[in-house]
Amino acid sequence: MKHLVAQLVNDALATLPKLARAAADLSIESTVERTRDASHGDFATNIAMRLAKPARGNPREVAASIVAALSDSADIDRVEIAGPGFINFHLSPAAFHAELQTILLRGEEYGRQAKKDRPKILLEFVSANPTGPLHVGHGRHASFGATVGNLLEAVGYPVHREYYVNDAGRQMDILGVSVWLRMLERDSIAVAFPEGGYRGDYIRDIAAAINTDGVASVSAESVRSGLPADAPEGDKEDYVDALIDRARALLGEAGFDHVRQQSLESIRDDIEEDLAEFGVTFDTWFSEQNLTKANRIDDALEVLRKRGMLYERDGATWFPSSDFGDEKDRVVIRENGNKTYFASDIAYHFDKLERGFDYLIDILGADHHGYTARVRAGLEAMGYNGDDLEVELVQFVTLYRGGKKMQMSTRSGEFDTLRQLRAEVGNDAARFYYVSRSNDQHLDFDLDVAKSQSNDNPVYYIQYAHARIASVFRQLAEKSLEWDNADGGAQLALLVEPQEKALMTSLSRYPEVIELSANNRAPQHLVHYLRDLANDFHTYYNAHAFIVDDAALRNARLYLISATRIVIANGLGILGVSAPETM
RNA sequence: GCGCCCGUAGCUCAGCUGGAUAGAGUACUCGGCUACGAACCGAGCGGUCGGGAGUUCGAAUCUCUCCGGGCGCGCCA
Repeated sequence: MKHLVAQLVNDALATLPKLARAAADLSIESTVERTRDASHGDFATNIAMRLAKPARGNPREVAASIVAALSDSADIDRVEIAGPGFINFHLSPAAFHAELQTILLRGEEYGRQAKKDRPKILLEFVSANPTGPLHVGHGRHASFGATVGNLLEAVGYPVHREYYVNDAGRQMDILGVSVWLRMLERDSIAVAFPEGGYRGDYIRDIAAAINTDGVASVSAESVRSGLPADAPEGDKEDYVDALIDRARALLGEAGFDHVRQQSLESIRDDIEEDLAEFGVTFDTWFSEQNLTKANRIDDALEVLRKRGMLYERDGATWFPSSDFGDEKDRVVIRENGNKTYFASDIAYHFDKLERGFDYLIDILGADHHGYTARVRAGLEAMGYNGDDLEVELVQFVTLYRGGKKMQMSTRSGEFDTLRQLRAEVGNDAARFYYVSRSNDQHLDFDLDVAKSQSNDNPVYYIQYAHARIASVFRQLAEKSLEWDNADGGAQLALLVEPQEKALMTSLSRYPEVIELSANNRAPQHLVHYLRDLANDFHTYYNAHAFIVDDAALRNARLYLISATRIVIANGLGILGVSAPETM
């Protein structure tokens, strides 16, 4: 509907060479916006004020010349110049009726744009370390990422969702050793559990379920002898490392790997199931281990080396990221020969582009903000465009229970899981609440409030509107009446009440809201829109009966609320929230 | 010290590329079911948009500066 107005303005400008020149590098569509106040019409453009200076005119005169050049349209009732030079457009009822018909015609597809071939987007999100169950912070990443993916698809982009499984490195050894110690504990071999180990109860569950074939039995003495002290007397990292060495020595590399991989798979499966139950799925689970096995890190480093982008210093290999805007250079291969996490990161992003994706979006925790510049530097040094990587940071979630802030540390085992949260507040409320705030805003999640006031949650308000509409149609059937859809579509001129006009206006905004939310990676716009739309519907519901004796009016009103049902269902679908028929 | 994010009503937050009298929810005060679902609707109360300066027709929005809060600055992952 918006570009209907933009098109008219564009056509008018085409007949005014002087203004057209001044507007050459201006997107007309971007000057057209919905009015906040109905007395200003339906749409307004500030183009006259923006052209006044380059065209050396005064805004109101520029506006007058544009208005004079506008061609007549059945969609426009009235155009006026207001304030400092706004051009206000009052659309005709017919324009809104046509939009309603489009909604009914397109149904689930309403608000979705035609599929584009490019750019192919790789959307990476959650990517929590597979060392424990997801906690409430990950829930925000999951909801935000899934919704952004849905939005991007709705505006036509091909989207590939990926979870990067950080299943390599020392943290996997710590996981393996934590499980091993719990296994020994079951065999009554008590070893002081490391401060630096994973302490959660889930480790015991994994230990209890593990397949012990090929895992050597060991004596208590052989495990305990000669271990250094753990913190606080000793160093907790030294103690964990000693335990890892001991596990390797006693179980053999294959035996330890057996424990480690089973632990990893158990946790990874749990995460996948948890997310699937939350309505969040991925196209690929990309394993860091495979990155190493396929020599992708070496491949990436080789590209850098060939381009002269590596140098040696202090026995380590460095990447001059400061040449690309990073604050300092970064090590990629340590003095001990091990590759750094940064090396695998640039290799991973290199691999994404090599797989044929045009545009990469990473959704990361706020603590990763320093990381963007380095990875971009890596991509540029390899000859790619750093701007093809977009990083969206999600601020932290602070969980409150009983008015107290909860600590969320995986290693300490004191955390609240996404599973617990979902069980307490429900998937719909959780999905909705997580994206109702801007991602760069800290989120306070008070579990007690979410539980006790769940009926006051806006998500129910919106779902209720949907269920109410479904209920109206059930009532219609009970009264042995039928909705004549075609007649309703032909009788839309009967919808003259202010609540009907307001509802039609809100409905027609939907495609614009989807586009805005997608372009800004801002699901909260959709959330607020749906809340407003539901309010328009509830107001209408309270003001007028739909099932009236006058068949023509009844058909028209049912047509309008059918359109409302479609838009609410489509919007909730993008948020990953159900649209119930009854509540 | 440097960098990123944030500061809007008592509380939790919207405010789209700068636009017209700054908006919701919640709390509080009133009013509305013999009506298709009251998990609802309507009205009221409530704001120096953290402070200051600048840019311009016009600033919550952009720039600078100060104050306050969060996070990050490893040959950790």
